[in-house]
Amino acid sequence: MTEHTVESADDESLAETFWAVASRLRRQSRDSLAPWDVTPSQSRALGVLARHGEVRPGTLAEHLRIAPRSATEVVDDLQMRGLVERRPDPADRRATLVALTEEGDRVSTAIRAARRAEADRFFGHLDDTDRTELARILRTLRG
Amino acid sequence: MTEHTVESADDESLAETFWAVASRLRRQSRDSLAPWDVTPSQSRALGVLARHGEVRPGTLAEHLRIAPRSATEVVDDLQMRGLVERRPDPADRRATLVALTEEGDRVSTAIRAARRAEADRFFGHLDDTDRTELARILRTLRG
DNA sequence: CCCTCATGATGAGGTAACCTCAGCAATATT
DNA sequence: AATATTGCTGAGGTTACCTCATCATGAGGG
Repeated sequence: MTEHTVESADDESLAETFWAVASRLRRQSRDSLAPWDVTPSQSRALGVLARHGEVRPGTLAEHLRIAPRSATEVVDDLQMRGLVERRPDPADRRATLVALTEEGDRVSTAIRAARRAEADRFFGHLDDTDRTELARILRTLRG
Repeated sequence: MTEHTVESADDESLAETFWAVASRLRRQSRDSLAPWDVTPSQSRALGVLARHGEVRPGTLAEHLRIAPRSATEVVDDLQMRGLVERRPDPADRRATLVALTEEGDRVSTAIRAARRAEADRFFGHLDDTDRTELARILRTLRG
């Protein structure tokens, strides 16, 4: 009946634990991006461009699941850092194509490697069985 | 040697899946708070106040793991909504104590229930074994 | 061919949730 | 008493989003 939960029992369930893990992972992610002075959202965009080649801002937005207007912004930032360039879409004069520059390609490759290393470090605390289990369970939840 | 990964393999590993789940959970969380017109960060603060009773802004900040200045802000918002009140700390005239109002208490209780229901709905897709496994694995990762 | 409607990108302006740095008051230390 | 520390808040900044309005272009109908 003790109503007040004690400090260490801030654990209000799965959700709480989940968020605790998320914040640890986010922090580590951020740190591992630091060397390139690239924000997480920029790094996500770089990832899409590396995977899909040149795309229109709108398509980029879809992949990132953000509003088209927001993609414009990310592209602006990446362009200012010289990591992507815009060029007209020959197939539609309204549209623009966004592509990695050489520098952007180098950086995105480096980041990809760093992210992988970081994930290995993070999930490396688990043995193989647990990692597989976790992956399976998360996929069920992903919907 | 095929360098380009295909669409469905956007799955870059555990980390990606984890974030996909996180964003789903976050969205659902947000929706479940909508009826009270309270933001997630406000709801977290209400939670701390419900669990710990009146606390100073600084203490609140510690519990929320944010900068003290940011706690001031959350308290401002909650106060404007009439959910908390500030009163002088009798033990230290520099300090302020933040406490739930009656309304704040009602709302925080209601939110707690809604959050629980929402979590049940979310993690309810798993059977008992998986839920236990997930909890255990997440605790190892929490650090 | 022109007219309307849809689409692609962007300007303007807004929000949430943080942050740091400065400054003021009150307490604690020496 | 002088100094350092602590507690809070003003001012101003950042990230990562959002919506709404605007403008050019493209596509389909009559």
